[in-house]
Amino acid sequence: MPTPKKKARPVAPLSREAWVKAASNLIAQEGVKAVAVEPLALLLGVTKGSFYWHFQNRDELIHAALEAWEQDQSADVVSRYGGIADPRRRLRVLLFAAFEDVENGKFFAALAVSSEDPRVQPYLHRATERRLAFGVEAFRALGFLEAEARERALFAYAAYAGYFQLLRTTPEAVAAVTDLSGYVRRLAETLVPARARRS
Amino acid sequence: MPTPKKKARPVAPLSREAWVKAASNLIAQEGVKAVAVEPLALLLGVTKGSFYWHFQNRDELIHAALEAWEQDQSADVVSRYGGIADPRRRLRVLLFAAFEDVENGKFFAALAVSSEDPRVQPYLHRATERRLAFGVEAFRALGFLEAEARERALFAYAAYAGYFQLLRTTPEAVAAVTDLSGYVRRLAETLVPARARRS
DNA sequence: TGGCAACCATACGCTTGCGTATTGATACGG
DNA sequence: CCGTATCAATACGCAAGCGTATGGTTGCCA
Repeated sequence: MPTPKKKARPVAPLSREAWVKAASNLIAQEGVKAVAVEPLALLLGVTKGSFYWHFQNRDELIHAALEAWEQDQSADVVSRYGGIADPRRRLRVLLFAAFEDVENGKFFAALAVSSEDPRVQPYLHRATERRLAFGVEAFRALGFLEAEARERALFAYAAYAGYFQLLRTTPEAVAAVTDLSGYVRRLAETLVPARARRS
Repeated sequence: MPTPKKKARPVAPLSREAWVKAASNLIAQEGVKAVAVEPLALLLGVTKGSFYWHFQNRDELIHAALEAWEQDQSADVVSRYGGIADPRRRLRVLLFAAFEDVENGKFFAALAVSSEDPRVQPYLHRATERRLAFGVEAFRALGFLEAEARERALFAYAAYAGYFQLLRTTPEAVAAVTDLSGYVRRLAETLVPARARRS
């Protein structure tokens, strides 16, 4: 018997990141309101005492989780797809990549669930603005006027948001469509003309 | 001074329907979780005592509100658009009507927000199933095979759901697109071919 | 005018969750 | 070996909400 003490620590001491990660999972599954300190502590096998050592309060944890997501976002989108010169190809690659990143899509849908929460609104707004602006610019580069570029970008974004909303709320309905790539291909072909054109 | 009593009743006694309506509004704005008895009573100018006279408990109110919505749904969709014989026209009319019914769209988006709630899931599932089935059948009538009909129906439904989700979470982004009918027209033209075809 | 039914107020107990305070337990450097 | 920093348990006070119990007020009707 090495250390037959009264109550062994949960193996390893908990890091701040562990709390943030657990909170992110909870947000992705049940929204921000589900991030409650005591249940979360129970889930992690500790008590509130631990939490309030790592964080000032519940808000700090929530912001940390949202912040982490936003960091990923910016890193991905801007750097990865901004480099593709041809706007036609840039859009297609972005569309396919967006639908393939299921994790991110689900988290986004979860944020939409908590859109009333004043804490998430800034993050949601920034993400939407960034993504839409990215799309608008690409469509403008394809030769569309501002108005039509906006419309097409919104269309694409709505298709994206709607897909992951449905995947969240009624996965069975989505599962009936076996070929996701066909779905995305249709979206791309609708919005991105095969040849350049001017309006 | 007709009736200068101590404390006038809120003019008229509250009907059960008044509670349901207020609850529906709350759901549409802040989701099911926001339907709390005491705040709602405060809003209506009465106290809990009134509520628990009209309803067994909170669940009964929530179900009543969801039930009312489902009734409207079934009535509208099936009867109004089922009568149009030409599937091409049926689909186009349905699409335009769906996007124009902002109230219903907002309520649907609000239900998606509360999709984790076991109370709303059945209603959400039934609505989705009904609508998708309606779309699939119309596309099949246009000559598409089952698989492609499903894909197109899902596409249309996702565009619908996504649009109202964005309208809910980030209305500014949607407001930038002034011409909604262009959006819907594009959707219709993408999905509904001008002429019949076989696959 | 007495009584009953509809409608509502008040007061209470219970649970969940936040945040604080205080006190342990462990590890590690001097 | 001791002290300090790190991490966690326990106990407490507080607020919001649900649901119950009980009593009060109004209107109508016999």
